Amino acid sequence: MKRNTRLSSTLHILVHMAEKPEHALTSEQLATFIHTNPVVVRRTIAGLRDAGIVTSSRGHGGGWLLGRAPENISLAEISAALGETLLPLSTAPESPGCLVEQAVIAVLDDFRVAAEKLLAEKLSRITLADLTADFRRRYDLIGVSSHAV
Amino acid sequence: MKRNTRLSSTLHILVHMAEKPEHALTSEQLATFIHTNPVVVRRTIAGLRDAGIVTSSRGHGGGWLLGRAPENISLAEISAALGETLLPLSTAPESPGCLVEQAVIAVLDDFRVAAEKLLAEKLSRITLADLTADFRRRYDLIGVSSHAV
DNA sequence: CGATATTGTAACTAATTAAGTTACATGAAG
DNA sequence: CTTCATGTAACTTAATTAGTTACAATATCG
Repeated sequence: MKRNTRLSSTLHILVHMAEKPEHALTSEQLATFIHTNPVVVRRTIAGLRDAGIVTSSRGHGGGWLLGRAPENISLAEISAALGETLLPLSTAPESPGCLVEQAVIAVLDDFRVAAEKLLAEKLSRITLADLTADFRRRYDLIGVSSHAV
Repeated sequence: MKRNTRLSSTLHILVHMAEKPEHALTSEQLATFIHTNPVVVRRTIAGLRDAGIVTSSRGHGGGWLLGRAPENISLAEISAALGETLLPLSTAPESPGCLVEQAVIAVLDDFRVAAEKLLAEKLSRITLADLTADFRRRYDLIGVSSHAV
């Protein structure tokens, strides 16, 4: 089954941005982090700009900046801004009038709605700041072990 | 975004099978319920046979039967037997050595594992019997309203 | 035994989607 | 006014899944 890499790629980009809060990063630079094309980056994070999670500016010296402090950016918002559900479970009718299908859809739809709420709650408790903290912990560890050798 | 219809289609098929516990239904018959091809049906529910949720027999009078009572078949088992995750969230490394990516993956992977467990728990509380009960409720309602008119 | 009905599965084709690419208009800075 | 950047449309490519065809294996019935 194909897995969705967009959330993971976007978080990767955002942590890099959080690590360089002073200057805008270009789509070109962001693209190299996730080994892709600048246009793909712009397209992917366009929704984040609309949600105020990042800002973009054109022209010389332009690029992308976080729209607010990493502490105030939750993974739930990021995921929502990407415009994709985490649970791509279809509950759309395909045999209108079939009571069996109606029963299946009713039960499955209840599950889907409740599950999406649960997932959003879990993600809302993780912020971009948690990710950068985790990164710095790893970074410092490498430094220490390098000194030790 | 493309949504996965396999769980919904499979449940549709299984409820029909639960409603006719006395005789085997052929792939051909099952295929008509979900407007597809018998081979697609066989391929889709092959995993359910391996999991003991259904049984199949060849030859004249052959076809598919539930492997046990609907009360003892949970949606968690069915979903697992389909061999697809409900949360197609990639946490696979794409930039080996990048500490930012490692931090992102660590956090996201924890989330994924915990979320999958939560979803499985929710699904394990719903059985095929719940679905057939819901179907019969709808069926009886239609009957009543028909008589009323 | 031979005819018929059914699953199991491999191999191929078609349809759909997401990713990647090209091209260029728009706008900002020096 | 040149350069650098985003915004976005349009197109191409790649990957995945669904659908189809074909046929071997197997079971039943007469």
